[in-house]
Amino acid sequence: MFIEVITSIETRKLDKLFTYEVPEEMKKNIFIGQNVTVPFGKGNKEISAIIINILPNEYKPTIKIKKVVNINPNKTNVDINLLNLASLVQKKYFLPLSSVLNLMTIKNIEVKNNLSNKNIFITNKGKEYIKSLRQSKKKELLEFLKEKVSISFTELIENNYKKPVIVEMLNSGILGSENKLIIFNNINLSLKQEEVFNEIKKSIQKNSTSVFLLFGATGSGKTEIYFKAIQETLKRNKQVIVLLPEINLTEQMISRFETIFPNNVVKWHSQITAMQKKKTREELINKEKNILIGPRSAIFTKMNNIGLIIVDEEHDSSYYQQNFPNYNGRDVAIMRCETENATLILGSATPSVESMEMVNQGQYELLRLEEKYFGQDNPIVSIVDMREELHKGNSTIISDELDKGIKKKINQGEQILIFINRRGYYNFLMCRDCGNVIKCKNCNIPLTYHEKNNKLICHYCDNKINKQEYCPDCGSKRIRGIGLGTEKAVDILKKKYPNLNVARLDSDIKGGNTKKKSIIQNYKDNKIDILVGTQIIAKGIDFPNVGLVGILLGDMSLNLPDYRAREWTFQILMQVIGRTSRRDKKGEVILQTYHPSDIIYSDIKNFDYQNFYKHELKFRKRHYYPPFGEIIKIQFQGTNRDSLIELVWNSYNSLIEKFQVGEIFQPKPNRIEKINENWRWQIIIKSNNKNLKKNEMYLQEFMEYFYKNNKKEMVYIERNPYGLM
DNA sequence: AGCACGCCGACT
DNA sequence: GTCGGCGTGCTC
Repeated sequence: MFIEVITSIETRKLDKLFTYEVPEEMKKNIFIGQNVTVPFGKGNKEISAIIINILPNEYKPTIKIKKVVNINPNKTNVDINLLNLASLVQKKYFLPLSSVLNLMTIKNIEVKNNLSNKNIFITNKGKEYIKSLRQSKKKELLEFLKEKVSISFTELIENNYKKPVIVEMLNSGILGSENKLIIFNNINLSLKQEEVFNEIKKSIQKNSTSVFLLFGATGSGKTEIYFKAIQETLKRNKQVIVLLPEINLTEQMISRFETIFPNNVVKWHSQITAMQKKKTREELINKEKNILIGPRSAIFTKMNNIGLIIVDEEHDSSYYQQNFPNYNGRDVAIMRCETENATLILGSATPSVESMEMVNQGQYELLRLEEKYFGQDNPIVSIVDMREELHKGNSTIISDELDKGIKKKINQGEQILIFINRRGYYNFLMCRDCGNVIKCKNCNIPLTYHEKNNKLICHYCDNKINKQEYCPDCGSKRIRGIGLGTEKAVDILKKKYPNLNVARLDSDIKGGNTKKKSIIQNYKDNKIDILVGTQIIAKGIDFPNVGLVGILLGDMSLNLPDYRAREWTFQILMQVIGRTSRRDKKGEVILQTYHPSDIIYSDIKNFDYQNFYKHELKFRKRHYYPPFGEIIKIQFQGTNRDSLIELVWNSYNSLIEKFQVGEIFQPKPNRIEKINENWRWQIIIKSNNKNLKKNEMYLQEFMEYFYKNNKKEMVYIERNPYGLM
């Protein structure tokens, strides 16, 4: 018996099938997807490999064949569905099959065997034991438990009983623990939620692949829909994968799921022992645990029988893996649903432009949860024209209106949140008088200022123009870069409001999570009047007493050199705005910008999502940006600069014959040309959807040709990468 | 990726 | 004379 395998070594040169012979005694355990150990290379080093084919009995080897050493029942196998998925992912992202298979087989899962899902009760032995105790905290705890049938561990901790004491008594048999009961009916849905859930339920019952875009603001009840959909899936004896953005994978989030589904949740993690990994994998495969929660990489986990996949905050950029092997977890989730006939829920308060277009095309079904942002409760958003401020003689970063707003809200006993989008670390030049930012005439992407040659450069097509002395729109000489960060803003605010407590929250805060948590707690406790922050303050955290949100540079991210710049700006500003206006009080937002006439601001002010998507899709369509086309980056790397450049240009010259005019841009060095002895150059391709299939084929051929003829240089292909540099 | 084979410089 | 530099080539 002969089989063909893919080794676990992630190299393009080895990304092909190798044939091995199966010893007689192993034959009965051979199937496609099995993980085996084989001798490899001159030293017959034992490596693991995945069986891809079983060769027909007639097969006669023509080359020397080695024998399989072992079958690895302890390592993850893949099944046919996963193998199909691997092949789809490999083709879509131009990856070696081995690296995709490794995503599926090498993983770290953590199961929480902690007490938080348990109920604690007092045993008969414990009841006897009480009598021997004098009055103490311990006795108090036991008396307390004697009154109840059982009580959840978490509640005990909340009542200030200490964990070590409880653990000790559990070990000595004075206390006992039991799993919390699975209560399937404790989720009450509103009428609207019920309506939405029924659509999803139908799909889960049909076992058919359907994709739902669940569109609902924070607090509109998406999570309850997730819970109900998970229950429905579990009832049908199927399993669930929940993908969360990295930032949302917090203990609180996990424990919300654990409370509803005790002892059924497995969390994806990065640091964990091999034993635990093995155990957890088995639990998923044997259906002892049926819900997997994790970041993008969790989408590749082998499960027994998937019925539902949930991608929360589907627009989030953390679903894209920026380093090799590049892939988008949201898009892989779609492929996985297809290979497993599962239902997919993409949830978001600000869906991606791509997903919205899929709804328009009838590929996804839109489910809309009302109503916070569509009714009367919207915060009042004022757009402040910073050019106007300058003309009035106020050259600071705080507009008069923001100043008044801060004073008013502080007097009313409310708190202020100041947001700065620091994603704008690129140098762009803006006219301070009219707000004009010079864009590339081909790509309609803001040009980036490069100081060393004093030029404005397009990061897509490499179009270069000289730095202008005067604004081409209004003739003003006040063209300059805008630089402002959280720290500077805090200094300015402290000086301006010496009596107020101003604090900062961003990813640069030293002291890690504890420090950040304490800042958040202090703000919640009203010990901080003004909190200045970046993205962190926009996502997830609930601040009940925020009366005013100030957005200092509402246009910073608008000028990033990326086709998604407008989408990001809209999403992040909508999220920040959502930090105010909680139920009883009407919140206020002051949004400062140099481009007040940009349509994006009226869409934000009016909460007009429809109009935003309409305009954005028009722009994307006109320039063949996703979802109407794709940006593909061919990344070259090598240790010798001259030979790399020669190779890049040779590659370009051979590719140029294949691509349509305007699709392939000239080679250029990366923004940081050299990293760790590696020189980096790139070629950008912009492909219309119509030509995409054909172009993918050319690129596939190019990859094969490249690796046949080059030993030292490397080439990677990325689809719609973030931040072209 | 790793490992062996192979053909040239300064060392016990 | 030999130890070892890393260039080149192969891995069922």
